[in-house]
Amino acid sequence: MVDVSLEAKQAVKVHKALGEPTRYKILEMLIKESNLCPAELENRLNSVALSTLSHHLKQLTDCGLLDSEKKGTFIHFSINWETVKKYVPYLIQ
Amino acid sequence: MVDVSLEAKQAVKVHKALGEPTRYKILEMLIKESNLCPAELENRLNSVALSTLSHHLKQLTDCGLLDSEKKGTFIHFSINWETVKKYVPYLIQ
DNA sequence: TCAATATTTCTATGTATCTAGAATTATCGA
DNA sequence: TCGATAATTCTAGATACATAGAAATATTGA
Repeated sequence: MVDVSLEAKQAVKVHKALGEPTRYKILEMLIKESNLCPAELENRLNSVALSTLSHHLKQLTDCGLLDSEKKGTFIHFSINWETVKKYVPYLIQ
Repeated sequence: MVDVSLEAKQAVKVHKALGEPTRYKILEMLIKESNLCPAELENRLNSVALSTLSHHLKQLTDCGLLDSEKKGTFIHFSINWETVKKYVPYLIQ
């Protein structure tokens, strides 16, 4: 396995996260409308189980593209604009 | 499977290509130095077989990140700056 | 305390992907 | 034409990943 710098590791992680249609769509949706919760995303994304969605949200959060905040039993997901601005600027212009 | 727009399909393809350490490194190398051939890349990337490299170069080319040009038995790979500028601008600034 | 709701984690399974050796194709120079 | 070199394609195996159902966790309100 080829070794890359620490900074490149983050970049590869971001690209891997977005190299999957469902996760890419989630990012698009949250750019348009902030603070959606998993159940609401499940509602809008047809035919994706909640457990699958949770797995995708974890990856998007782990690579720094999303933030989340607990509101009671709900969790609101939102865009980390700094990361998006750096790695996916074409989506917000 | 979630469906995305035609433009998003290209973006997902680019991200998937770069979501792998070896391919990411190849792009970095070609940004620094243009017109490298597979054998030369194999030389610089330790422990990657030529057949594997060829497979990676195909993906990077298919998504539009790389161009290639035959020079006799050699093939020179180079950056498609338009695609890189759009999808990976942080690498060239 | 307990039921209900929201979400995550666990587990298993099918599919995709990375990998490299072997075979194939293509081009050049002798 | 033939051997040598460069690169790709074929093939197979091992690993990673997406997926969803079931179980577990957490919070709220009654």
